[in-house]
Amino acid sequence: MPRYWLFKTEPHAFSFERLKKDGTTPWSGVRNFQARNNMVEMRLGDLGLFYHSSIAEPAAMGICKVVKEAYPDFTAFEKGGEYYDPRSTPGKPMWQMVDVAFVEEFAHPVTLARMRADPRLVGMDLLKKGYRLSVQPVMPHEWKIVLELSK
DNA sequence: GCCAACGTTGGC
DNA sequence: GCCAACGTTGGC
Repeated sequence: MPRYWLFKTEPHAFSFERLKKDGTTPWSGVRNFQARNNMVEMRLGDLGLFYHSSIAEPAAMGICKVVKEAYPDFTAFEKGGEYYDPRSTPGKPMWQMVDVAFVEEFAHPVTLARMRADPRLVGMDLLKKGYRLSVQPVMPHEWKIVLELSK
């Protein structure tokens, strides 16, 4: 049984269209411990909702899957880079990432408003006030409902 | 652009 | 180890 996750991104930084085009990408740049820990828990074949945030209509755009389990986030080693963190070294990496691959684009993106409007999704992390994690777990029943809303 | 919420940092 | 200050996130 795969587990389910949600990957949040600002589309101008990295969009679902880009994943569709590239096929796969390292989910680099996560600098939050809880989000990192979630990635460490991921296993090959786990599935994720790909979510666009910080835009007029935030929405889950489609599905991706984990194709490489957690390994050190090399962007933390890149001096001068946007994601450089001197506390993380190749010998003792602090930050991890997984690789995700494009699986499916939703016929209808499931907007944040649409999810909020569905009473069955009331406990979903994404909808909780102040919950900002960029990598979140998604419960199987929530996954099923979001897919249903995307049809 | 505002601002609530929350994680992180650092002084003590 | 507490907690105030600070920075970031992200919906609106």
